[in-house]
Amino acid sequence: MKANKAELNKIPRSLSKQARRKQLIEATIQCIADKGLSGTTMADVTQRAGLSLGIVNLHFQSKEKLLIETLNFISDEYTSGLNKIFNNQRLNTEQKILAHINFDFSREIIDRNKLAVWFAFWGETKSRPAYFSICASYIMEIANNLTNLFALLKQQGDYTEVDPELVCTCYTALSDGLWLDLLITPKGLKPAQAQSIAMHYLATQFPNHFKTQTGS
Amino acid sequence: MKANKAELNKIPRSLSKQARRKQLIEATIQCIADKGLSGTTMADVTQRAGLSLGIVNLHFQSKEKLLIETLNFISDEYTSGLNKIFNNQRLNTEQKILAHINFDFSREIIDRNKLAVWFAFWGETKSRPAYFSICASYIMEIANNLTNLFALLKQQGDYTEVDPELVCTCYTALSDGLWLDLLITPKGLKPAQAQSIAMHYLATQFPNHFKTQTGS
DNA sequence: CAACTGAATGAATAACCATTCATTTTTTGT
DNA sequence: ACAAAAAATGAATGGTTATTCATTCAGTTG
Repeated sequence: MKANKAELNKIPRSLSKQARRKQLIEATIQCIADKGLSGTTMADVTQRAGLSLGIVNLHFQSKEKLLIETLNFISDEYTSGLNKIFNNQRLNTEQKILAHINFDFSREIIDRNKLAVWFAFWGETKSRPAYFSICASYIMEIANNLTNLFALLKQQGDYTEVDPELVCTCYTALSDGLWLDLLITPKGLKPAQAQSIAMHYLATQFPNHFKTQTGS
Repeated sequence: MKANKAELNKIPRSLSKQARRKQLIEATIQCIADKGLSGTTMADVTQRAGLSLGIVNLHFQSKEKLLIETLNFISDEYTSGLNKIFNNQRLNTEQKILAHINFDFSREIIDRNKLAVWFAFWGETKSRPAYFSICASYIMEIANNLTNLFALLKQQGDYTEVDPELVCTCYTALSDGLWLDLLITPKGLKPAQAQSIAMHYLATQFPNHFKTQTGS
């Protein structure tokens, strides 16, 4: 017990370090949502976190690294949620696709603060290779998994006309576009409506498995 | 002839002012595409335009106003292109919808520099009311026109199951999402592919009018 | 051509902001 | 309880950048 106390004691320290980093990343998300990527300063972030000005450089070395970790944070959150679904042995193909859509429009994902962060980074992707490579890798991973699911459903449901890759690209684009609607909402689109629009598309491809809800 | 010379001479001066403004806006588009919204400085913009540092404040008063005029410029270009189609008496409903899609994925619109500008502003929309109100107004205008076209085609083609408003929202979101793909392209999506994906969706709604291309 | 007008210039200014680091506070180990 | 280590602080620094404005330049008029 005493022998490895030094080791054990390192755990709370490193946990606390992780917690501090997360706290700062969450403050960054709030700031980006409130003031935009170009408008968030170190002073904003640290004030919002209730900490002192120097703390970001202590934990992240630089503002740029904080921003990169913020992008990593939201994309990890998203991909790990989806991977849990893909790897869930208890769900069949149809259920996995349904769970995927539910997740895409779940409260934790389409929180407007986080949507603002997604679009803030996407808007800078062309000019920042570091942002691009993070985006490229999660996009590829998700597309592969989702295409596989559509291919399986095609096989299982005898949908000879369906092109799984096309459906994957189309669904993904649709989902991204609906996220934009949810962020900007001049028409006041609601999450549940967005989700039913995504379902409406899948129903056109797999009519025996998915049904568009009746009524508006 | 001599009487209105003073008036006539004012035209080239004011034209030249317009031209200078356009020149600066175009330089701004390039800069945003190259360095991002947060990375573009007055020095960048004026250098790119081949003019002197003070020129932006002379013509636009401030950087913020230059950015707003840049957003106005690309959204005017987009909406005026679409309005030409909507108001073209020689096209029937089906042809107008086709022309709309062609326009959405035409060279002048899906130029990657301009896509970068769209997404740069969308990313800041939540925190900047000035950007938001510009986006909201063109979104509403286009949605109204497009919904009307879909409603007409529903009527003319006896598509009893089609919900024009839903199809409009879905098509618009899909188109925005495909723009994102074209901007980020880890998979190297090509404009023609993006367009045929948009067609593929419309074919599900109006199968007698639009056909998905065969082959990959 | 000389006087006038307005556009354009860019050095100087002033504001802003990321980063540093000497100092203080808190935690840990004995 | 005490020393040593780690974490946190925030005033000071230095680099960057929007904006200003006295001056230059180009075009027009009488």
